Amino acid sequence: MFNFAPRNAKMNQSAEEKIKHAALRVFIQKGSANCTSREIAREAGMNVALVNYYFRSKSKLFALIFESVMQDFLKSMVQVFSSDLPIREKIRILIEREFEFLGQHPEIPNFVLNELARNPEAIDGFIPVLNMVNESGVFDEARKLQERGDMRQMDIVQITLLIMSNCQYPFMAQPLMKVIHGVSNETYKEHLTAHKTHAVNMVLGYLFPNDQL
Amino acid sequence: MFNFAPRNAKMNQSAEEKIKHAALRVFIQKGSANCTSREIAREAGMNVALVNYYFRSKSKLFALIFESVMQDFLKSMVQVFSSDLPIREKIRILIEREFEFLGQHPEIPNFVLNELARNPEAIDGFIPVLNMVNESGVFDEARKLQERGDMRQMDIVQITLLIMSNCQYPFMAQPLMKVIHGVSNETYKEHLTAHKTHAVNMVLGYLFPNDQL
DNA sequence: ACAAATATTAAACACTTGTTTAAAACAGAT
DNA sequence: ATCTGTTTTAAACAAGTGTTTAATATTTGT
Repeated sequence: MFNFAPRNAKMNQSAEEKIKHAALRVFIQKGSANCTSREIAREAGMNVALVNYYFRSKSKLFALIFESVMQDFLKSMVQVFSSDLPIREKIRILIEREFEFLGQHPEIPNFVLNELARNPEAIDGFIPVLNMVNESGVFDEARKLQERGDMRQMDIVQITLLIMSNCQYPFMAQPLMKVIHGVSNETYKEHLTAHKTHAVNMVLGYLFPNDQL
Repeated sequence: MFNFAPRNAKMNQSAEEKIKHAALRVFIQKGSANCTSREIAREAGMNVALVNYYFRSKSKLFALIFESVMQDFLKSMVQVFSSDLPIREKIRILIEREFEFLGQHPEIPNFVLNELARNPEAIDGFIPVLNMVNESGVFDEARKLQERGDMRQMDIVQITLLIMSNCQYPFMAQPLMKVIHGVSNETYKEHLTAHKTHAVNMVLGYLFPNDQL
């Protein structure tokens, strides 16, 4: 996950790699605008000038990082739907993988949605990933299933929304929920694993209303 | 909505008011960290120094704005649950109001969740609103209903998540969905109104599995 | 070992940041 | 008109911003 390939391979980790990893951490935690080049350099244990030596500018570095995050963000969705499992299994596995991924990277949905909403340039570093999704045929297949009457009739956009809402929001809302309900980190994590089951059952139950319980 | 009371009432709108409204717009659009005092002043058509003359500091101004946004953000939830409608109606009306509110303020969920995740000080300006929620007895009542076996047994935290996920995420994800599915602003708005019905039916169907269709 | 290429550094650049200051414009009361 | 307190402004402040430069260290090929 987030495994940048080394270009000038040294024994351990090249400076370029260190900066990329530091940038990933800092950008995700603070956002593209609310962090400094010096902060990234410090996190990587290097000089500020090196950041621009390897990546030309802060915005170029950000575009690089953002694209790789988007890759991971959408990868599992594409992978699962490109498989040849029956549709119900696809959705179940998709949701379960999403919960697993977000359990390890809970800040990513907020990072992505926030950048897309507030930093229009972020969309540039996003176009390549866009093709990945389209070329996967994910949506075409869902449409086919609907034509066979196998699934509740609703627009693909809204099916996407249904799934992603119930996967991503619980992780995005963690700080809000913790303070509203006054729960600790640990108990919220337990709520999240329990919520996975609810998400699967509710979404499947709604998309396939004719299934027996 | 977001109606700041004037303190030194002039004929039109006092400078203090103008700054508050400008700050509201700028903070919500850019976030607390990614905007400048001068930007707020310019948006209000006033001098930079006036911002600090009335509000002491940028962070004090932000705390003020953030608290008022949180008020509106949670108000409808508290209002609906404080009423004496049957539980199903409460949830239905809550979701519908939420969609209506977010239709007019679609940037607010992203604003709130992002600040809570990245700006720890934001929580300070949040505590008063917290009491509002607790004192409303919202959660106590939900628990009572569950004890009567009226509702699917699941933790209040997860019921909250279920409802808020399906209301807020569709608005937060608008930029992502637009670029993934290549739809325009107008068609996405249509998707949102259609999604309201799905959210109501899905959530009610899952929380009350014994209801007839 | 030496020279060329690459990597790294400290320092500087011009610019923006939040905040303060001191002076000016304005209001209302006498 | 004069005084009084309030509101508004332009200018300045130190600190921090992204980026560049020119010098130094390190690696690489011979």
